Amino acid sequence: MASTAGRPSRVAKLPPRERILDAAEELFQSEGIRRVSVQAIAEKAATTKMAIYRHFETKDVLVAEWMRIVAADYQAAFDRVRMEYPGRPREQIMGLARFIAEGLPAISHRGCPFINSLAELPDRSHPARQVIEEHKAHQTRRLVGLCAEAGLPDPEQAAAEITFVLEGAQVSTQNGSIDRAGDRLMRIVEGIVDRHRSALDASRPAVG
Amino acid sequence: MASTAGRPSRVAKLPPRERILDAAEELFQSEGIRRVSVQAIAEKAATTKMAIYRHFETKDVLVAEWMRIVAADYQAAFDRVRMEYPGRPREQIMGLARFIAEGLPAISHRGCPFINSLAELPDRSHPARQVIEEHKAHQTRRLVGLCAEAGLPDPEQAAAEITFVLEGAQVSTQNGSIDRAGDRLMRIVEGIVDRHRSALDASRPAVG
DNA sequence: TCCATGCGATACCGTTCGGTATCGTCAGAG
DNA sequence: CTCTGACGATACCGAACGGTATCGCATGGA
Repeated sequence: MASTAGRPSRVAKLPPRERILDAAEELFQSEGIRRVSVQAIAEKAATTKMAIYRHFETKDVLVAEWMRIVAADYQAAFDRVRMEYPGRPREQIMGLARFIAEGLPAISHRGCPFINSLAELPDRSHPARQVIEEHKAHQTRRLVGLCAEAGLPDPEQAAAEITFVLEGAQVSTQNGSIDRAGDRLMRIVEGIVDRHRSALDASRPAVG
Repeated sequence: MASTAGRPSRVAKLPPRERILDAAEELFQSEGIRRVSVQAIAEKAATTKMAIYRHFETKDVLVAEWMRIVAADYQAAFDRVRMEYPGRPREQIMGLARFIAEGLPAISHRGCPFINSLAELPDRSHPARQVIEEHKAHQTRRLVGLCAEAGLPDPEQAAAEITFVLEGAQVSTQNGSIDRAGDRLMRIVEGIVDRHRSALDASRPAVG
């Protein structure tokens, strides 16, 4: 397979750094962090170990960079959902749940990258862990705000309930204990929002 | 402790196999599976690598055996809860939730061993994975039965909701995104049971 | 044209790990 | 007492890994 080297007119090649991150993303997600060697990432990125270490000081730094990208993607999805239903926090919450529910089949073999990475990196000082915890805290803050916007009487409790259910749906999908987890998840979140709706003030302007 | 008298110079020593399993349990839980070497287990068990390989063919077999023990402990706790409230499935469900909630502080640093091991063993053919999936399936079956006993109109859905919430509480505790997760968990499960129960007592929505 | 620079390839280093081989010892069964 | 089998200790092996050093080449700017 190495015989195609030297051809400059290959498929429009991304710069090595992008290829490395793409390859790392794919391998880390499917195989796990510690099971993927730098050598394997280099091969999948059609480059070499040396090139990787030219762009990332250590493997841990590369892992943290990958986590940052995953977190950014997630935040972008959150933003997209918010913009899709402006001023309608209830629909925003349901959109977020739908985003997770639709992603369940894709992670059925391997689970959520955040949950998995947390398990694979018990060292709290690992750079990737700070990214994860920061992201999770940020996400919780946003969800609490969303529940408050929706007029739920106890936004923290509602956000906790939604968070538990979203996370639980992912791990239960991973271990295969619950079938049709996506449908069930949607029904559950719907129930959570509906249950608090009686206290909802219909005349509530959107927060700018 | 009196059976092995004669040389009380040391702490009453269990047979090597027990010591190995105890040490493995402690290390796997606190450090993770792949980060713990067989050598480290041997040292903590006050024995040697060779002794470990005399009792377990490979490290993977030892991991699976540990998983089996954890699953058995969990099942025992389930049984204890059931016997504590005979004929009262609602209290049994709450007892199960309390068992999880009370265990949250203990796993705040490292998470649930099942979830973590699932992340650390992406290979579906790993012997420990079969133990996990079997255990989770068994647990789900029991929970569905419990919900059915409690007369909930949709036991599968109720069990899924409870499972999601229990699992989610554990991962959220691990990543520190939700505070007072134990209290919140109890309130949520209480709400789930009450809600399904009122749907049983009367066909109209009861929560106001 | 020349040179700096990024890149691919390869060889290498030190460490760790799973797993094995060997040997001396000690306790208990006959 | 002797035999047997489990145990502890140690040394070792081969593989894999993270990370480094070095060299040759292609490219692009001056």
